[in-house]
Amino acid sequence: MTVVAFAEKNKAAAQIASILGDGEVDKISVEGLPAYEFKWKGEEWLVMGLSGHIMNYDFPEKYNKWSEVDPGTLLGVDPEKFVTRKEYEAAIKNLAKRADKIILACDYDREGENIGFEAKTLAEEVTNVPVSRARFSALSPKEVRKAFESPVDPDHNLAMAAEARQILDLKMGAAFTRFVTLSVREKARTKDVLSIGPCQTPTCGFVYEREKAIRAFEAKDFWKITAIFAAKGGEFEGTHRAGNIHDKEKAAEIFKRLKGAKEGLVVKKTVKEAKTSPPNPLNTTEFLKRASKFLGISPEVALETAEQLYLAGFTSYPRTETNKYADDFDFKSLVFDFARQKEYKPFAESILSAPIVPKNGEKDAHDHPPIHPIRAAARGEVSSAVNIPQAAEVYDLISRHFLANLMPAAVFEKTHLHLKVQEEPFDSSGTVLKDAGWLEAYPFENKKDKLLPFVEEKEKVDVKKLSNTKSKTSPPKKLTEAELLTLMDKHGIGTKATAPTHIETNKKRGYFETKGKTVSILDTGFTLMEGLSLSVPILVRPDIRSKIEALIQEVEDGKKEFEAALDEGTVLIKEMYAQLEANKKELTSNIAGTIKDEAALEDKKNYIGSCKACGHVLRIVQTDSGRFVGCTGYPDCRNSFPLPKTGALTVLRSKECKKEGAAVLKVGNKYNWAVGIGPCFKCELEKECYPPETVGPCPECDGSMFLISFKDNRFLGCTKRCGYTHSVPKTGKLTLLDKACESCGWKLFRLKEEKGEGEGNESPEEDICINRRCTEGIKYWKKVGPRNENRAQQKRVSAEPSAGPGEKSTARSAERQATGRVSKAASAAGGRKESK
DNA sequence: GCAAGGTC
Repeated sequence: MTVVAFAEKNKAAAQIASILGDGEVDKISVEGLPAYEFKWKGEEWLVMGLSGHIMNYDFPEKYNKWSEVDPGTLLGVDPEKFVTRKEYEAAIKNLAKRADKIILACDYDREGENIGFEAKTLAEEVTNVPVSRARFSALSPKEVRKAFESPVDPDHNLAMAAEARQILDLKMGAAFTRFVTLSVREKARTKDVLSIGPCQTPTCGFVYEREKAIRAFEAKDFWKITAIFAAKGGEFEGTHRAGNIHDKEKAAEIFKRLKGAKEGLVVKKTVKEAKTSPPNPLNTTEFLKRASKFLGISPEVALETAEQLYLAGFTSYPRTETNKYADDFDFKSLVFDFARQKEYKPFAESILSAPIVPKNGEKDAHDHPPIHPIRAAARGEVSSAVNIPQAAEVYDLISRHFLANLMPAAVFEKTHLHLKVQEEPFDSSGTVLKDAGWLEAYPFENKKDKLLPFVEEKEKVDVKKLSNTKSKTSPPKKLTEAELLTLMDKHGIGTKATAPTHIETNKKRGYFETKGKTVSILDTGFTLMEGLSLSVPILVRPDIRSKIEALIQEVEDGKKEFEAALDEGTVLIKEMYAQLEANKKELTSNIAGTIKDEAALEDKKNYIGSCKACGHVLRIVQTDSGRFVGCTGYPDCRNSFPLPKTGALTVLRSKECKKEGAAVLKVGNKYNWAVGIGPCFKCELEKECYPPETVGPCPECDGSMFLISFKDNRFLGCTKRCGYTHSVPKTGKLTLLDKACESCGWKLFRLKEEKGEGEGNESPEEDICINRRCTEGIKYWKKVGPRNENRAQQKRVSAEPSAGPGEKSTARSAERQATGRVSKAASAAGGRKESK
């Protein structure tokens, strides 16, 4: 007698074999795939693992050309099922031919049943031996032996429910995705696919709804009156009982009544005990949330880690909705096991010292038990068995959560003080942990004490400080990945196993992104969701999934025929498709606009900013007839601005036009041009947009010195135009540094000499003070000598090394000559730093 | 090139 069993995956097959074969297992190869041979109860056993689904649906070949098939026709076509993993088909048939009995031993859920049926279908092509089903929800020896000792009939309805889902999901996803993608491509050039699906779309919908709430939020002012009191035992804070006061006058009135208060009275003191129960047992969503919140592990990694811990026999099956332990769950022997493990010993012993009462949730989906440890293990043992860095941490979380479920509630002592200050009521409260209970085993929850000094009833306390603080109500916060998972779970979006994948799909499509633990919508996602919620609102909401799920559930429960469910589902999808078609224009124009905007934003060289008229993107447009600034909203938006005809254009991102708030372009090396206004030197606000970089205070008046450069001459001038000027090194590149001279406070210059002949390895760069009225500056000028100075000033300088009356009078004319041009051309003259 | 669901 030979029994052949198919498990969902190789690791599960190996585990089953090692349990049933009691260690005496031969690993063999069937068509190149691993299988396990052993003897159990006098029979020959062969167990092979599949690789999840080995079959899939797709449309017949001729429907695969997007451009030739109207997407709507897909809804009337029956997809075909075909084998995706040929090697498994060969192995299944090979084993089936040797079998006297076949047992399906995939995971015990809807998809597992379906995967088993894939094997069953292929096996039945070569044999007609009986096929039965082994059901186990943990790869523990007890569960597995029980399941194989009493196999049941395969559940046809359960498998067909999954089949219906596959077909409906494909029809809808393919038709909608092609329709939206092709429609948008009529208006904007893009290679990207805009996908739609019954799970990914509502997932994005949650992020969209939150974003809408954030955008619609209007902050309101509120006031809060607080006091700092001082008692014998120390200081503490109290809040006026009115709490957040939204009326400014009212807050001011109360605050007025408190004016001059020096003393408060403790009218009443109450001390209460409060209990916090342990959290519910872990189902998948709760586990993923806690892994993210406590361990900072992403949903995908957390699920994969739990999967590996399950396969290695450390923890139970990780995909479950149930958060209630079974009535006959054997807590005692498991806790005994933990009592032998050093890290968990104290908690386990305290649990064993009294009758065990588990904390239970209310969900029993009859799928798998809550995620719990199968056996106690040390961290080192876990990390060497499971090759994922976070494995030990995740095991520890699961184990501690399990132990916490069996421990008593935590007890807090809450103290509340009711105070009066000039008849105005204040409250103050504190919390102290009296009995840690389950928190002892659960260090992830950080319940900090809020201490109050010891204060007695009727005690008088000093008022140290009173404040009336204005605050603003804060907008809703962005969703966290954990919250998103909660929403998905609550609305039945995806399975426990795929929820993380749907989040990833949306990221891949550019619909939203995650920064740290928070999720933010992107423009494409926002406009797509907006378009969909106007045309097919049901798609953006979780309703779409629940409608299909309800149909499938009826198939699973045997209340509806498979074909009937398919027909009904297809009608539903056709209705939505009609709505999509009817709203094609509204749906696609905004998305197309966003795609064009994104392309324009990417084009850093030409991107200018956003259009005040329509909100789309302004960018430089080059045509055969010239160039201008135009809007990506064209032709709906005709906003445009002229540009100078010649000269290379550079967008100055660090400069903002103070007049119109528009972008500023640099034209060649000559001048600047504010978009929408024209050349900056014609604008009276030029000085404000381009404040001169000052070197230091003017020694003659209360102005500041700044660098004025011309093509063949440069010097420092005074912002107040008092006439004082100062020479600078004649040659070399001068850069004003943010570093001040320690002696006089003027900013230092970095002087980079152009490479002179035969200067060898001498450093060409130095930081210098050039102030002639400063000891440092004097040193510099002495060193370089008069020859290095500007020609125009050389005469004066040689006669008068430090500044004097002579310099002043001559300088005035130079400055007068300069200022006329400086205001118009200084920026062009290279005297100021421009950032690119 | 489309979905969601398994798993590697």
